[in-house]
Amino acid sequence: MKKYFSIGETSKLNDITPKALRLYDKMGILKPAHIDEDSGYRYYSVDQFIHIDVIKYSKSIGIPLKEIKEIFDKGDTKLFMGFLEKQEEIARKEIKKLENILSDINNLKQYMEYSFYKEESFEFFERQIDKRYVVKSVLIKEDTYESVAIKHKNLYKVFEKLDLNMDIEIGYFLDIDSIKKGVIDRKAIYIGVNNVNENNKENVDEIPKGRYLCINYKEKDRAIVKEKVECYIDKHNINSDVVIEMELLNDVFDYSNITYELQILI
Amino acid sequence: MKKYFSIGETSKLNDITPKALRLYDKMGILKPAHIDEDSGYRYYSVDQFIHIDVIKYSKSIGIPLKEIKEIFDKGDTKLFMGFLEKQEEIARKEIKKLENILSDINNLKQYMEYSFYKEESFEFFERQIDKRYVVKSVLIKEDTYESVAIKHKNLYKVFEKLDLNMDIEIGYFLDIDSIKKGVIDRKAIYIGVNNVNENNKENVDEIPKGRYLCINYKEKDRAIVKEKVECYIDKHNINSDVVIEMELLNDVFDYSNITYELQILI
DNA sequence: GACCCTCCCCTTAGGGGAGGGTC
DNA sequence: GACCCTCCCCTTAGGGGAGGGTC
Repeated sequence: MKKYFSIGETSKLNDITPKALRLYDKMGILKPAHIDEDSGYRYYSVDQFIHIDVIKYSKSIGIPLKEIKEIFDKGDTKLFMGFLEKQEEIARKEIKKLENILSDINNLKQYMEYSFYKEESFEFFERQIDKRYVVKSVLIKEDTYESVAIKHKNLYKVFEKLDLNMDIEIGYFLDIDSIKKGVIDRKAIYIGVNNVNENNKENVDEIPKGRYLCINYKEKDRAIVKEKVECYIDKHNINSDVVIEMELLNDVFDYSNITYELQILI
Repeated sequence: MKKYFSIGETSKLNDITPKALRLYDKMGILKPAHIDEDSGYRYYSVDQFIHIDVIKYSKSIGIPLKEIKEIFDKGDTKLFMGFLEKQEEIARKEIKKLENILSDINNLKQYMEYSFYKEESFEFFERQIDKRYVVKSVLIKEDTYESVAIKHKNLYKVFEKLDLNMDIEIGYFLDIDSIKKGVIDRKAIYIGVNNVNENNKENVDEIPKGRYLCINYKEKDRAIVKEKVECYIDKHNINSDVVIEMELLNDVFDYSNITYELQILI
């Protein structure tokens, strides 16, 4: 039985490509036991197979090649265990991140499905809504489309600064008196907050839970809706401190096509 | 209030780098609303901010830019939901993979800790061991160091073919009669199996559970141990069908330094 | 003076060749 | 004829410049 294995034999026995073996050679992770001086052919010994195992195992748990090189430079099994623990920590964090992604996607899907469902409705309906926590930015009459966008974007920085988690909901606080006068006046823009606790509570506003009278519409129908709402609250003598205009997510590619949901606490 | 925002303003408002915005332009994901013909300066409009949000969100859940481009080419929010579901699936698989990594690392760490602990011991001790499932390859007298390594490596292919999961344990079946005669004869090499079920059971061997008489040693001490064991089993009149020589993982960088554990079922 | 532009090089872990020797 | 060698180009999502115009 021969002592050396060519790169092809080695690759087949160890289930690894010759390309990979050449790279490990070049990087100094695993030099062949013997190189033919004339042909440059690489030859590996059986003793090196366990090293290939260590490399493959290290890769499989996500250790980058540079660190694998360090591991081999040290060649100490106890130090290797330190790398294992480090990698454990990385994997654990990665799992947490992915679990957050999953829950984000689920929230978004639900929000979108509701948005699709409500896209074409044009009638009043009632809806029970839980207490919502939000961060808001006050709007003034002089605000333009652009300046509102800037205030909106600057709200994100508040989230960062206060270590708050955003939720998907974005909307506006309205003034019912202004609706009675036939305009829809936005008093403030808000973004929902996910993680309210004792420490950050003071910077966060609340939208109370309760039954809300709602109606959905798009920008182009705003005028009609305005009248409809004006008429309705007059007829039913509705007065409310809490009037919200919430953005739905029926179209994330065309902002002018998005649907709003007017919510009046009753 | 101006209508357009320079790349720097846009990047600050949307918390993204100019480099990234230029790349999205180049890739056709997000062309600036206006480009100055003379200077080549990029200018973005407020309406594009929601697109930046979509891009950032898509990235945060792991969608590659090429697919983000597809999403924008289609520009359909309902189709976008399909991408979300795909990404959900990917994240779920990734979590499973990482959980397997965590459990692999834990097993390896335990095995290594046991190996370090036993490295220097040189006395007989008893140990209760659970039933083990293994895949084995018979060895013959003519086998050399190299040919055993090949049989060992070929066992991995059996795992692949039979859809078995390896566990860390590797060892040899010995013959107690040969020990009595003063040699340590390896009858077969085995690798532990993790996932035995009704379908793959027939290709798998068992090492029975029970109390085992054990002793640890390194290759260089094999001769002394051989005598010690020979003596011991003679004196205590031990006879056993099951004699295992298990490899420990005290040194994965120097195969000649690894510790073995001899296990005799009593 | 701060901002923006277009190159150009760099990063991971190899894969897919091409062109030419070697077992 | 199958195997092996050394280039060389390519992939992700930009970051870090350099050198030179622009607000």
